[in-house]
Amino acid sequence: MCGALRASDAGKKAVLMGWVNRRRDLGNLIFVDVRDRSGVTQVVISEEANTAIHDKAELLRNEFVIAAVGTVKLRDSNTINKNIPTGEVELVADELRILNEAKHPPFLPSDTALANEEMRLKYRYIDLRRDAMQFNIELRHKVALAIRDYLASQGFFEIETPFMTRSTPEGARDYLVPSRVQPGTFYALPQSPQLFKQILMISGFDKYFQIVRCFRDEDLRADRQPEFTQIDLEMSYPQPERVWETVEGFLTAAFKAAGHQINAPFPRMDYDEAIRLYGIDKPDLRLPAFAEVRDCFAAPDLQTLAVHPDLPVIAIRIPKVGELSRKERDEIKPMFNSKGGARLFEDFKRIEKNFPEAAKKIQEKCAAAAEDLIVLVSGSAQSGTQDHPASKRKVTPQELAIYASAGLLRVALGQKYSARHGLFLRGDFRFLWVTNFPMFEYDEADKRWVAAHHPFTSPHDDDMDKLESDPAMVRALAYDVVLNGTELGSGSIRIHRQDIQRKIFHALGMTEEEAKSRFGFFLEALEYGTPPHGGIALGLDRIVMILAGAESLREVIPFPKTAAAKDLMVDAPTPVTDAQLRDLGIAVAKK
RNA sequence: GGGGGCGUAGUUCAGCUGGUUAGAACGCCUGCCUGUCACGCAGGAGGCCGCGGUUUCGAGUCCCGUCGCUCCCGCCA
Repeated sequence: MCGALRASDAGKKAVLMGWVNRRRDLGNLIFVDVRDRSGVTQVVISEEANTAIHDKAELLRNEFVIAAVGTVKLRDSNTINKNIPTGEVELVADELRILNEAKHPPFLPSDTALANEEMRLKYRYIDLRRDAMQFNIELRHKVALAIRDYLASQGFFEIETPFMTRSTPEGARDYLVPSRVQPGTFYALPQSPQLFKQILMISGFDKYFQIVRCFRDEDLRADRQPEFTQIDLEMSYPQPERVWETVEGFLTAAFKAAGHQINAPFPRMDYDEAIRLYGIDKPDLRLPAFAEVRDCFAAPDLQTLAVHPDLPVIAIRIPKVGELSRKERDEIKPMFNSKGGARLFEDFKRIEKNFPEAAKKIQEKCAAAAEDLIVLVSGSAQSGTQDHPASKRKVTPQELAIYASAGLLRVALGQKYSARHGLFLRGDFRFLWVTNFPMFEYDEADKRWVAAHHPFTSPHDDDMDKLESDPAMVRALAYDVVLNGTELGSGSIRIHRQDIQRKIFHALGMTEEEAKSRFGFFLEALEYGTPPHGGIALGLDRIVMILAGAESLREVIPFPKTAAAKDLMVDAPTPVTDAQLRDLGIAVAKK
């Protein structure tokens, strides 16, 4: 391998096969860097030693595939290259074969400036030759392998489930696959193997896992691809803690495989607390939490500021930002996405000037240093009281809107000033379990309750009686595992009793008939002796992305899709022939 | 569905207030060069300024539309 030779190999015969990474032609002396996935080694060809090989070496161009046979030679001390692992040796070629020529690639794997996304995706095979991509794909392999090993060692079976399955209108949009044999009917690609893994529990495979592709036809983001890979697992008879231990175990193994030590168990936090402290259900613990500073103001101050006296006033603190110019301060306002009438005070200097006492108390409450940035988010005086169905919750919908607005701004500011506070430096992995999610969320558009996690999640034992009387107050036995502000995975203890499952469907506004037609097979399965069970699924791509220090999932997926869900290399999706459509009994509507 | 950014040589980019022949670096081609390693030196080729329209004496530059890439909001049980 091109990256394997070391000083101890000096004198040995060796064959190097790989790509021409770079050629340095000094006339009668030619150096060729040969590259494969393991690294790069310098091959030397001199006119003096072998004219025929030298002539051939003059023909070499970037990305030619070659084989070089020769002797490993220790380099003279003044020609050692300390920048590469093989820098102490070189291969003196006595045979050189061009295995394949290459057209001039649109960009070179050895280029220092990265080509744009379109180029990289269209010529993905060239992009993947780059060191960074080779590293990421290898990392992904090691992480997946460590997880498999760990779960197998804990008695889990990896069991496959169908890709061609049944469409369910709940949740994300399905990718559909038309049936030829049953014209007019469709399979759906799974959004997750949720029901299959639950049925595996009913089938007696009490510890299941799968590293499995899932499909969701929704709009993309940097951390969302239409097909992605989940580490999916399910177990029978678990307390949530058993699931958490299992996840902590395989994540510890995965991070170790990537060269990082992490500490388990992870801290835990109630959903309500996460919202109150961070304004989001996936808090990034690397940045300071909010401070509630309403009590720092005197009542008349709040009135002067047109701040709602009964809603939270939140101080966001970002450390070590330093003095902001007028221009920089003006950049903060557009970053604020106000929900439910939330208001932003981005100029803390003005608070200091007009309300010096309050400002002082706020700084104390935030434990703010002089260099820290503080902005305030509050409700506006106009925010009226609402008769929202969830208004009895610990965090009311009005409060939630303010917390959420502040939460998004906190993350945005943290990113904008990351170079200044330095808290996002690699290697700081702050895991967290978020628990006790509300069971239902109110869909304002449809005026109905929808499952916050999914409709097979078990309600909290203590809240069973509120399922019908007060759905807003029902907590779910659901949990998310969060890392540095990214939701890595989500799971729950499931419903194993058919009567409760029926109640949930009822609370979701589903009639008996609807439930039966959508999930009849599952309701029936529940009746044949279902053990209590629960599980979780984690995004493998996201884990590897964080470990790779990448900004986008595309960096850790060999063949990803664009933001418009296209594959630029194979040019998919495409129209199909009329004959294919006829076979399937499908007509495409003309626009 | 909505909002922001980008689109100029093979690639990455610069191109000011609209002005005459559109630049740089890397890559590519030719020649020279025996210790380079982002080799060096000399020379050269290479442009539908994404596409279509508009304003103007004149458009890479202004305006409208459109396409592509990207980030965010909505959406993602």
